[in-house]
Amino acid sequence: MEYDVYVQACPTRLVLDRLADKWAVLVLGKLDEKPVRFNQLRREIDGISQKVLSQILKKLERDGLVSRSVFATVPVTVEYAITPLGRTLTSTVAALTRWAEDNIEAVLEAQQKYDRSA
Amino acid sequence: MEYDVYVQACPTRLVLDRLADKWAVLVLGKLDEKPVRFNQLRREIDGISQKVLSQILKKLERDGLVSRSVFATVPVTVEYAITPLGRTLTSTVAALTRWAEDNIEAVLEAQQKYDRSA
DNA sequence: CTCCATGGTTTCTAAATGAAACTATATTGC
DNA sequence: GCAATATAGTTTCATTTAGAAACCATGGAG
Repeated sequence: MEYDVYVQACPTRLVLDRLADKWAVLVLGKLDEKPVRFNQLRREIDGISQKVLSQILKKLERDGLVSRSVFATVPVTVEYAITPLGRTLTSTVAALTRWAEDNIEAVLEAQQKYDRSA
Repeated sequence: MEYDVYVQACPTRLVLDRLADKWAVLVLGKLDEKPVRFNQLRREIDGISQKVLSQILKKLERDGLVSRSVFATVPVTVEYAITPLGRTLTSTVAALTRWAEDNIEAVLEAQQKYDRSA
C-alpha cells in the first residue's frame, strides 16, 4: 500500500482535506472533552453557523471520527461523541490549537514587521 | 493574556485558519525537508495551482513561518525556506499527514459502512 | 526567431461559505 | 388557547473563495 498525501489522487488527500479544516479542529477539540449536544456545540464554538456545524458533523460521522446518538426526549436530544478512531487523532489536533495559542504573539509580530516593510 | 481559539474574535482564530488548511500543511511539510523553489514546490505538491501556491506562500511568509529569498540568476530563482518559528510547527503538521496515511483505511471503511446504511 | 524555463498575475467560472430565515415538534408560561 | 422557548436541523441567497487556464516579462538554448 503506497499512500502519499503529495499525490492528488491519493485518498489520504481527502482525509487531510477534512482534518485540515478550522471547524473540524475545533469540533474535535470540544468532543474530546466529553459528548456534547448540537446546540451546546454551537454555543461553545463561537462564530460557527448551524449549517456549517451540521455539515461538518455529518462528514466527521461519515469518516468514523464522531458518533451521533439520538434520544427520544422532548424535544429530541442529539448527542455527538468522539469515536475510538477519532480519539487517536485528538492529541494531534489539540497540538494545533495549542501552537496557535502559544505562538500567536510571534505571528502577530511577524505580520506587523511584514506589513511595515511593504 | 487570555487567548482562546473558541472565541471568534481571538487572533488565534486567524492562525488556526491559516494552519488548518490542506495546502499550508503540504507546503510546510515539503519545506521542512529543505528549501525549495517555486516551481519545484508546484511539481511536488500534486494538484496545487500556481495562484493558490503563490497566495499561500505569501501568507505563510507574512506570518513569519516561511522566508523568501530571491537570487539574481537567469531566469530569476526564488527559494522558499522554513523559519525557526515555522520549524516549531512542523512536527505537529507532520503528525497530521502521518495520521492521514496511517488511518486512511479505517476512514474509507467507515465511509463505506455509513454509505451502505444510508 | 521560436521554444523553454523562471516566477508570478490576471481573468473567468464553479464551488463553498456565512447570515438569516424557515421547518417541525412539544413543553412552559400567562 | 396563544405566544414564547427549546430542541435539531434544512433552505435560500449573497458573498467569498478556489481552481483552471491564459497571459506577462526575462533571457539562454537550439
